[in-house]
Amino acid sequence: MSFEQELAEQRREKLKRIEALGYLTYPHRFAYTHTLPQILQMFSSKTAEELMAEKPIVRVCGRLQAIRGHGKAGFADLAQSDARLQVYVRKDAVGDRGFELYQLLDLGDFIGAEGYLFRTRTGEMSLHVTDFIMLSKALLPLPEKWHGLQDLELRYRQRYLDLLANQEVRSVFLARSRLIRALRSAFDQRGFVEVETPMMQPLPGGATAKPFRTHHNALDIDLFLRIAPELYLKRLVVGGLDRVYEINRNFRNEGISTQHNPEFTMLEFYQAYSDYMDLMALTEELLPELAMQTCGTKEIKFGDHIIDFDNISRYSLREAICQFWPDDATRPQLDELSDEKRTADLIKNWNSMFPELDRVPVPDLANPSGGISHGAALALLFEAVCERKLIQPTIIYDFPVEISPLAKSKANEPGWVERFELYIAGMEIANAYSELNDPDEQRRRFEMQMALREKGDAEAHEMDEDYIRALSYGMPPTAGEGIGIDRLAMILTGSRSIRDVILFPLMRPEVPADSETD
RNA sequence: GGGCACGUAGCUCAAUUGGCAGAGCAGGGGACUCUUAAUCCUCAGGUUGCAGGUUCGAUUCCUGCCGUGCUCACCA
Repeated sequence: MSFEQELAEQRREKLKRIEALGYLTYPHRFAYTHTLPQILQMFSSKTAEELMAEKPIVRVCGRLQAIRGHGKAGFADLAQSDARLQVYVRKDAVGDRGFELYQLLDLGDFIGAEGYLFRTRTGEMSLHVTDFIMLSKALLPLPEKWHGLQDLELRYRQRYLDLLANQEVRSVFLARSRLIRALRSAFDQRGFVEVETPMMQPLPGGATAKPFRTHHNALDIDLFLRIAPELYLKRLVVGGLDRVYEINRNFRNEGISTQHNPEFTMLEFYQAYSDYMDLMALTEELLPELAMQTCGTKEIKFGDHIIDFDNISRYSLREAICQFWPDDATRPQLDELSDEKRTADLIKNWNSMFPELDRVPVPDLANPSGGISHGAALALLFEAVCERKLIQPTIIYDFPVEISPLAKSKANEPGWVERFELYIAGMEIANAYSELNDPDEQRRRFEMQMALREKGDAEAHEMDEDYIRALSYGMPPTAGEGIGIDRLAMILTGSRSIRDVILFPLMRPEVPADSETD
């Protein structure tokens, strides 16, 4: 028997002794008069004399986080919802049977206690217990009380222990909850309707990504976990829901990193009769609002940076390449980026300047239909040159059409679309565009994607006939945006890894301890 | 998937050049009726992630595997 099992056996033995004393071991409820946060709020300001005079009688409950015995008396710390109250148990106050129960308590047990509030000699408000019961026993020992739970693997696999032991982890997830509440309230106030669209889709669309595949037995069809809700939300705009939003999970069958979890939470919203400029304005309005409601400030500390959510700059993608180009001698002029030859030279230039980085692919001018397109190459060059430098909130607008199959072209520049992305802390946080609502143009864009797919791009967008049919009934001019909630939560909580803002990040399954290895 | 680290008691961490695997917390027993990382005495707790190899001897060196982290690639 392992030591851990031994400890559990000892505690089961205690449960039997508790039962023998006539207590229930797993009672069904406890009628408390106050939560611990309420106790602290209501009585913390009272002096020892005031408490002595009033002797307020309360019933409270929580988990034991410290026990300090003193012979025929003892102290214990009761914890509930980030609040802590010391309880004082004396044999002469709880009786022989009650004190025997006290001596059978372990760290981690839940108890319910009745008594009166007083201040100890050191001034700490405490509960002088007159009666108490066991509510539930911890058979396994909790993490160390002083250092908490450090082991990252255990913290992710057994998040409940992480939440118990590490107060700052609780506060991260409370902040995430405030963020989502602030988002809902922001969109509700602006007249948006919250909807839910399929997570299981026969055709994965709305993004370029590799999907998870699953199977429905009764229909005997393969389905895909959605990579984005986009095409369904726009069908709803066709259906007359002018302002819709959805906060839900997307699934992408790709790598895992500090910025990527296979399932992640996305807000997508669509606003009819608007274009991407309207959404830039809305985004700039939204960000400080979210920061205030989540953190109480618009200036957020992230690593070595203070990120100012009130101050959002804008560059076009081409401007950004010129602006952030690292070398004055070779810095491109804006109009040069429209020239394919000049772009190809620039990329070669970049690759030779930073040989330690991965090469940005160079478009093949002699064979324009093979290899990477001018637009896709420019987008990659932008990422290489600019992305990690975009620490302060920055909107990057106007993207190449080749990588934007669902966005509306710019009126005077058909090779470019009305699309923007929001970057904070070097991460892409949001992606938005004026939605392409011309069904014939949408078909041509899908056909362009099919051509890419035939050239081996597994992530190129699939042809979606039903979506084209929906557009054919008419969709108003509409702008839509997706915001990565996990990454926004990272920034607002100062978390360096996405796993620190996802309660149960995906891990390899544990190998059972008793399994034979072969 | 590539590269680099890490894995020792339930938890947090030690262990000299390769020489008997230790401490604190938690746990058992005992003392203690105002402590708060309570204190004091005492006891128990380990196939050092797994499997091999080198060696008189491996927590330590080597190989493979498993797991985790960071990073690169892919991506939001």
